[in-house]
Amino acid sequence: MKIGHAAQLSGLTVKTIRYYDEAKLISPYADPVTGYRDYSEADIAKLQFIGRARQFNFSIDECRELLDLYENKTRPSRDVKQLTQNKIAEIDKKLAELGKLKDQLSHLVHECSGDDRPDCPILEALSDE
Amino acid sequence: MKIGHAAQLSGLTVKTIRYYDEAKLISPYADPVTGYRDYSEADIAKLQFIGRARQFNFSIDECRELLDLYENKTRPSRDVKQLTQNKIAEIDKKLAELGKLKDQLSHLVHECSGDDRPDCPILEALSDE
DNA sequence: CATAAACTCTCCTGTGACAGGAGAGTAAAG
DNA sequence: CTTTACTCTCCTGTCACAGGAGAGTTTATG
Repeated sequence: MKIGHAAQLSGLTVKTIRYYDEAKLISPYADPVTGYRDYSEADIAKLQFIGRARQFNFSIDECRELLDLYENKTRPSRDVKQLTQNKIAEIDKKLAELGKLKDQLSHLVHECSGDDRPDCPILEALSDE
Repeated sequence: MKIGHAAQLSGLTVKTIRYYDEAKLISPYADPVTGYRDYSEADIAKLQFIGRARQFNFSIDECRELLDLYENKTRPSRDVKQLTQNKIAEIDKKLAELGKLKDQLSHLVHECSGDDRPDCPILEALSDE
């Protein structure tokens, strides 16, 4: 099937699918005359797989790894688990940083009158610290 | 003072400071002969100000706004507060998304044996859903 | 069956906030 | 005076695409 149909079925955009081709994640058969890409059912499944992995914050490189594991029926689940745990650790780090950031900003906002007067502890904090 | 010194005092890199010049955040006097940038004490203060604002996840455009407010002694603190509250709302959204993501991944990791066997609920989740 | 609409292709540019490096000129130290 | 350290601009790369130009292809309609 052609790329537009593949896009509908996978929930990705045509642009994104072409990008995945260029990135060598999923390179379908291309008609030698027209250059039109032709996606199989199996390709659609892989596109959906990648779409979900991307929603889970896996990078393109990590998707490539996952796809390898996905296609290799004998791989140990240990590898997939490791990849996922690394990702969770990354998320934890971001959560901690964002949380701290929010606390600091919230603290400042509470101290700022937010009216017509120019006195503002937020700018003071950015200046002094 | 020259850019290397400004970098040391502000805690930013030379590259970053040149970028801020190009982005018209802080454009110092430039020697017409050598082209060397010359930073004043006030410029250093502004660089530090921006450095902190960046740590607080303010974008370059928002830094520009904050810098305007910072230099305008008569601006109402309401404006600064609004800007900061918008940023907090953004952070909240990201926190929620990341938290949900983590929960889903953690759930999958717990169900994955992580051994030599190929059965893996993580890949199954990415395939089926 | 001719034309119009819809789809596809590649190639180029832009995004945000810089980092890295080339090549050339300038300043400070020995 | 030479070496070293700094500075400059300009170009490329990062990540994961989006947007658009211009050209070719397929499908639908009159």
